[in-house]
Amino acid sequence: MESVFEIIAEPNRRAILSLLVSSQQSVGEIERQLRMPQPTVSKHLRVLREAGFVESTVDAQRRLYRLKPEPFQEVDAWLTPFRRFWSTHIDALERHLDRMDHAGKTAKETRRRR
Amino acid sequence: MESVFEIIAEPNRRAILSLLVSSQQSVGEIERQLRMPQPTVSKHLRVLREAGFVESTVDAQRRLYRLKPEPFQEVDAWLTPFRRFWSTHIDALERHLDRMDHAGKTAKETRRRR
DNA sequence: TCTGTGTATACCTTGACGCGTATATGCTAT
DNA sequence: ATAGCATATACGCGTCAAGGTATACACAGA
Repeated sequence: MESVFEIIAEPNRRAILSLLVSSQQSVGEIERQLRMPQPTVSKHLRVLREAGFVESTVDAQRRLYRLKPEPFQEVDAWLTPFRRFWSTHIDALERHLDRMDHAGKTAKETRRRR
Repeated sequence: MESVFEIIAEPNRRAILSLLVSSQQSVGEIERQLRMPQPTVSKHLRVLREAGFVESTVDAQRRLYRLKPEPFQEVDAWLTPFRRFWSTHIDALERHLDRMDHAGKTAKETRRRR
């Protein structure tokens, strides 16, 4: 389990991460919402913790897990060179569509450049 | 091999994708640059092609592979909710640092919001 | 201290995937 | 037609990670 990419390759782990976006959750809450056996949840949380995706604090018998940003930023950084590439593709597509129906009013302004 | 995340979990595949950012490449060129046995390259390219990361055109006996944007955009879309989360964290960190050394001159302007 | 609740870990089994080797397919040029 | 290069596929093997079940650990309340 070397890279952040292997971590997020697992669907259950992505489900856990998505849950934690809204707020921190205890193991039991994750278990119930995802209908996943408790050992499975704990094991995935261990992997996520060791990879830096989450951290936990103790609240009596419960452990509250919350997200940590760094690994996500790493994924984002990996995308950077490809982003440059695909935005030029989209630009070309848009120019094409602009020529097709020359309404000239596309969603260009919503696009983010660079 | 369901999701795009499983595809990019493999280091050699990421290496191939990185190579293709600069320009399209033949199997042999990839093989040589990455010092990877040819069947390995072909097999990874097959996976990448079936997942929509690349497409190929025939050039005599060679096949030229190039990137396709859609799967990358899918990864980017997955990041979106987490991006919202981590940017608030970074803002908090910056405010903290601003208070520490009150030089007031941080890299705020280079940050991208929302 | 005993009981219950919440969470972590151990052990085993299974299946998937990546690799290497060998071979097949396809195209080119002579 | 044949030889040679470029690429794809088939097969067997080893590894590793995910799941299930059982159990251990930790803390709280009576």
